[in-house]
Amino acid sequence: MSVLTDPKKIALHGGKYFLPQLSVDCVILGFHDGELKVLLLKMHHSAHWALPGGFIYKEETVDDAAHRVLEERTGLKNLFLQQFHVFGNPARSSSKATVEYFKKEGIHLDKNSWLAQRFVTVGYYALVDFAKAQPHPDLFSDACEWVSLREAEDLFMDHSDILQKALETVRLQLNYQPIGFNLLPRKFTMPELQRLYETILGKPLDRRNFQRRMLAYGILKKLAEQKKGVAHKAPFLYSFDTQRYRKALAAGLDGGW
Amino acid sequence: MSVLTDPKKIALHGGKYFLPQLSVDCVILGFHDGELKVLLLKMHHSAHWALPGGFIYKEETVDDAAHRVLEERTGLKNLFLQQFHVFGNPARSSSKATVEYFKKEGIHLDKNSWLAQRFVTVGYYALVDFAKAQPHPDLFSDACEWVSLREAEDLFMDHSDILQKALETVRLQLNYQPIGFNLLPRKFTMPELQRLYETILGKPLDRRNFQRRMLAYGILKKLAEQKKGVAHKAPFLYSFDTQRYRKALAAGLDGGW
DNA sequence: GCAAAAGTGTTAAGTCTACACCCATGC
DNA sequence: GCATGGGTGTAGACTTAACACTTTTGC
Repeated sequence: MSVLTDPKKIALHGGKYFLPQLSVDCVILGFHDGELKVLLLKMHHSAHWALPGGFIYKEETVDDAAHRVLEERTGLKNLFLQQFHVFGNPARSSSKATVEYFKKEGIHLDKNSWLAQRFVTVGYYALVDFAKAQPHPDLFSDACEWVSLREAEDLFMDHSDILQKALETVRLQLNYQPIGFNLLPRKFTMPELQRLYETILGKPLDRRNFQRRMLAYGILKKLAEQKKGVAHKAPFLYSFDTQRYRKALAAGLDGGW
Repeated sequence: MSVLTDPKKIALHGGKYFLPQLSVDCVILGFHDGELKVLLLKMHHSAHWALPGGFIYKEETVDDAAHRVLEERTGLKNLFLQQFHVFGNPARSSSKATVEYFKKEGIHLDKNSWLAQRFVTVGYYALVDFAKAQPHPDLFSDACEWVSLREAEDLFMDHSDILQKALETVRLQLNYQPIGFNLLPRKFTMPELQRLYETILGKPLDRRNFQRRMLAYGILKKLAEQKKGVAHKAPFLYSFDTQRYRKALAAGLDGGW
């Protein structure tokens, strides 16, 4: 598949390559400095941050399009990436705003242009290892950066709603599926994992009960190593067993009854 | 909004009215005779059953389109209807098959027709009161009927996948949200509710524990009445408190941590 | 009166919560 | 040696699961 790399070509001729009026937007979450961060783009000529998004090639799977966006923005592939909601209100995009935006880019868009139409977007969320991601802006943005959730307000278009819905979904998911591990490096300590959970859930958890619960999932491997160069008692390192993890993800489906 | 009622007009000129390459499909579930049933359409000129679906008007919300489909097929509105997945594989629809289908309808579709394109579909599921629904076929089907899940095999296109995914979602949802009530009439007995849960989950439940659990949700009202004209001991009737029910749906979001 | 279905309560097992003590490290 | 953070264990509260007896009704 030939990837379009010229903004002008995309704006004027994207209609030839992409599915019309459908896009994907990705809420890419990372964890750093005890905070949840979301990867956002600083759009050209705009004070707003936006979620990384993209269009779907005519012969491409919608999921593949989301994976492509994720890879283009972070360099990461084959990650935990999940669709969570479709945003299908015609008022979410504005033809006028789009035309104006491209005018500032020096591109004249006709109001009948493929880009000036209403877009329905499929929201995806990804949980990624902050340290491994290498943020790259796209063709319509000046910067691609991790923004802490507290500061991620007043986003472009309805992206704040999309972000909120993603967070809601992640918190819910956390209740019955051990998805949190995706946010940590390969080796991590139990306290690190706990910080992460506390951050996502927004409340403190009991150290000992937390540990028991995590180990009960049966997907952690305690390594012989301990964290080095750290003040106080050195915590053990854990990694997680991808094999078992996949099973747990699938089995997560039946809890409760 | 003017609704299109002529199949030929839809086929040939639908492109003027609908969002391109995007559709909704509804998995409408009902409960009758101790069985889960799904509302399906018997397509013209086809041995396959299909899920009720439809297109989205250019100025219509995707959710509204799904509600419209639900209402058109069942006469019911304002029901529990939820999007659960986007099916976005380009191979899910076949241009050739579409052209052939319409040929049998006596309509010549160009392979460039809006209908002969790849479609991405948003899957919705609804849980409805079997007795209240009045099935109406659409313009492209001979019949609209409740089909028991056991018999709902080998559906049109990828509709079997969509149905499977819906069932998976419902079973999962049942774990943390009391959604089952939507399938029963306004007044129902505890044993009826239990049959329903057993059917959805595919396994027997303990009568006494089940009752406790349901009452613990705090959304049932025990009525003074008892079921009449029934063999053996008459069970009490219950109805559910829509007010509290909505709260419980919202609160369901935080279970676990 | 008997079979079938429904109402209700109790006990034991298991899980979760809260909490305390000991250990290792850096200063 | 003391402050800080991490490792581990346990008793009590609570929840869930298993189970039995009684009541009502139609035949």
